[in-house]
Amino acid sequence: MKKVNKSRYAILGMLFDQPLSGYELRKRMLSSTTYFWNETDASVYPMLRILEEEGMVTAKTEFVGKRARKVFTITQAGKDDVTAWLALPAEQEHPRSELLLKLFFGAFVCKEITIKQLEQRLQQCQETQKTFKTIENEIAQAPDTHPQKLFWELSVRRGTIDVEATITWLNECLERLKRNNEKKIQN
Amino acid sequence: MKKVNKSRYAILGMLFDQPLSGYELRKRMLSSTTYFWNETDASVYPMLRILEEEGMVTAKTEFVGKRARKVFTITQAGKDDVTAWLALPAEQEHPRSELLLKLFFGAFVCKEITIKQLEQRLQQCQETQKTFKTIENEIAQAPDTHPQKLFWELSVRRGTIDVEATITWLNECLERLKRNNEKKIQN
DNA sequence: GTCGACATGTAAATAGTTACATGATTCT
DNA sequence: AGAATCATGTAACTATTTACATGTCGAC
Repeated sequence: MKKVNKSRYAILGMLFDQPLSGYELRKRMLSSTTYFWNETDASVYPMLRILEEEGMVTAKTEFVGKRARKVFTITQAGKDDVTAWLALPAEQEHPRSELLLKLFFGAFVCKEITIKQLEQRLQQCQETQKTFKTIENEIAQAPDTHPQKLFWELSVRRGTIDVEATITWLNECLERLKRNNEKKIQN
Repeated sequence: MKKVNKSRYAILGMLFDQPLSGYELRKRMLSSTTYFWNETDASVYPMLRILEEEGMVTAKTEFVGKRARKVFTITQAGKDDVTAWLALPAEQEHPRSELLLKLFFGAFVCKEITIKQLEQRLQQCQETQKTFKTIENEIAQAPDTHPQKLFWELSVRRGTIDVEATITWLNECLERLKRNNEKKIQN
């Protein structure tokens, strides 16, 4: 079974309720969906061109002085395309986790190494937690009538819950590792 | 900055304490690390060959009747290679989540569609939860002296905690969506 | 005048997946 | 006899990332 290219839907979704340039689109993703979806320059610009050729978006070049920006507007065909995809059941993903793999092989190195890995991640998580709080506050400022507000809230909520669970787990790991006195496997 | 190929370390790690054939190696991954790490045939066999050429593993063909299996044993260089990698700080990952993206765009479709997505995921999570319980029981049977036992426990624990947090979040989402009566954005 | 943000793209490489291809052995 | 599992691999494709390349505009 062929995999569908999901970048197209991420882009069409961002354009659904407002026309954007490639640059703006990336900036928005960076400030809203980064934690669960991201595109790079090298994926956004070529995909916008493809979508234009397919008639999913229309392009219009605007000028601010000499600086040109190509603003993309979604078409009805484009809207139909995303909404059809939104109804398709989301694939269950098992993304690779480098940290888990390293922990899984923890018996092959001295435990200080693994402890350090976990402590570093703990710190990162605490940072992320702050970020999510900031984002939550920003969303709270949007008027309750904004049709997307609820969905933004639920999306960040996922991040908050996830990071909390991760912190719980990390602390449990650290406690058990520090308690444990086993030697590492000979190498 | 060039990204390192992590498949090699996953494979070297699996070979660390016992020689395995490519087939066995994949089977082990499938039954132990699937939820956070997986390799396919098309990545395992070529990588084993590369590792052999690099002197990280040695190969020996064994026969069971006419059926040949190539068993790979890790070398000292191979062990040094993995252990060095294990000490490198694990990259923070923001894996793409199709479900999150679909939820984020939830305002563009009628809410029944999003509710269905979440309910499907809830069911999958409940299945996964059972699987983790089974795995936990299996690990519990290993002798406490087994040097890897603690790390196996901590790894599944991550899965358990994660799936519980996800279920909490999904229920919260479903409750709020069902309560909410907003109309979707015109399309 | 130079730094950072605005703005758009291409080229090359790498990683990862799917489909293909083959054949042996064991179990029912 | 046929299915499932054992066993190893390649070819083709698709996706994704990194690095490159270029130029504008506003603020300090």
